[in-house]
Amino acid sequence: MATKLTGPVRVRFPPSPTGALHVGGARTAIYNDLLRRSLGGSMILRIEDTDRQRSDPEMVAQIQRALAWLGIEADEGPFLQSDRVEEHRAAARRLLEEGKAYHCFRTAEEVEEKRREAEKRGQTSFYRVFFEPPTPEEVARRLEAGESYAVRFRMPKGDIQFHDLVRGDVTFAEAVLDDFIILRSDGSPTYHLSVVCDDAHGGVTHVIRGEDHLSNVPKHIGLYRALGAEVPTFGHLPLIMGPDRKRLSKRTGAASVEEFRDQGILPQALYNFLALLGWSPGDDREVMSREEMTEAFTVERLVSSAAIFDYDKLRWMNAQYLSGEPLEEILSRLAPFLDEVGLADADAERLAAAVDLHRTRAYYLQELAGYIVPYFRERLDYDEDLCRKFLGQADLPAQLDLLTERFGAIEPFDLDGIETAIRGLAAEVEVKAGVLIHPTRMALSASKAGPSLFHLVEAMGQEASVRHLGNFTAYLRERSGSVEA
RNA sequence: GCCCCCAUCGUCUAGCCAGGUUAGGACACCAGCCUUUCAAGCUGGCGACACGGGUUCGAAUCCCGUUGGGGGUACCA
Repeated sequence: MATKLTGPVRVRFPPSPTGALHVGGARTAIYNDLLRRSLGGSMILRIEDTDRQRSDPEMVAQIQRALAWLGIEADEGPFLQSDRVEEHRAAARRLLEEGKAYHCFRTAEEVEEKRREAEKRGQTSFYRVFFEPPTPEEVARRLEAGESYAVRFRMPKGDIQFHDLVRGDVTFAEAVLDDFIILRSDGSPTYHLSVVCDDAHGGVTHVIRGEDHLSNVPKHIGLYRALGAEVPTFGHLPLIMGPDRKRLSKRTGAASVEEFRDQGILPQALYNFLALLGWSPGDDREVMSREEMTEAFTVERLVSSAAIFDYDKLRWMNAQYLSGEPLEEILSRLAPFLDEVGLADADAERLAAAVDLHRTRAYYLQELAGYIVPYFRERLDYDEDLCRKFLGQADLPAQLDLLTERFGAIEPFDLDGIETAIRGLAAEVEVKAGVLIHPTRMALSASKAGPSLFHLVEAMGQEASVRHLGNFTAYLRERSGSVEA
């Protein structure tokens, strides 16, 4: 089905640099990205740093890194909202001159008090019901006296109605609309003025953002009109909830992109998962490449109800990518995790073989790195509880001696040779193959679970296999001796 | 309080706009198959239209209400 929207579009992603990139923000960026890619057009990255106290310049780089990691590149920016405050002030001045805004000499405390009173009486508080705008004479007089003032926007008469891309028609009755501050008494522009100015200035055609902005739309539309700018098309995405059904936050679990990255989630998996949290292609596809998602993306398939973040499904999605992506891709994503466990310069060939063997068994890169460790460690530590069963088999050390010997003699050291050695020895000493297979797995990986043993031995290589097997046999002799004594 | 938004399995969702389906898929869970172990994979199972009124031959689908959830209500963004 063809979308009703036509490109090219101009979208934007405006994070505030007050913290790491949140997955909710990331999802908003993803839908903007998908919209831009599917319809053609461009995306602007704008850093919303109007709130100087809470803004941290460090965060800008961090947010950019997180976006780049996800594979989202803006066509323009990052622009800093604070770079254009002079333009924002000029806009406020213009509105003042045109009578579309007025000087407000009331203090915040005064207004607040009036509000509380009204609330106590069970009434809705409205600035413009309680206070009259000052007359020109009053303005002149108080300005003369050097009184400070804020600039308040005069909300135009009439209901505000608009068509939201994900919610359909939304109406705010005139009676519910109030005048609001656009320039603080310290001369700084408020968020509402700034976004509208910047979006208009940037020629933004589609504003896709979180539902927390839905009730700001009347203010923004009022401003666009007063400024003589074209009103963009809006789309408000439902928020992402945590398992507690409250807005997702770090309190209830990982909530920032970098946390997932550090846990070993692949960017492809997070992008795919987030895209599906509030959108579906309309058929049964779930694991989709960015190209497939771009191709299938339409705003009418955006879901309008809030979704709970499902960590389990993300984990599954990651496992899908872990086993499905090209090995080279996995290897390069795994590198930092190998670094962490001290395997920064492991032999590339053996590493690739080991990773390929374990990738279908891991949910996270971190976990995968853990599986690789035994391949490159000189000696392994064996857990006595896990080895209990083997410690009780008196014949085992002698059998493993024989196996170690045969492993050393296999030429070439390949799957066939390995299997023949194990099965052959088992037949000779008259035990089932499993009797040798399980302790050998323990010997090589210090774990009772893992890939098919023959493959494990092959990937481990002759030298390391013989070494681990020898060490393990010695361990068995030592422990069973001490247990008996 | 007031305003706006939302409501299908435990979770993500398809189906709704253009009423008629055994209400479909995925995650999770359970069972079986496969198997040298663990995963993966395959097969099957469990499991939902929030409630109440309408409209209609017929309602998950359309309308109204209730309940529940979310967001907003700033000289925060």
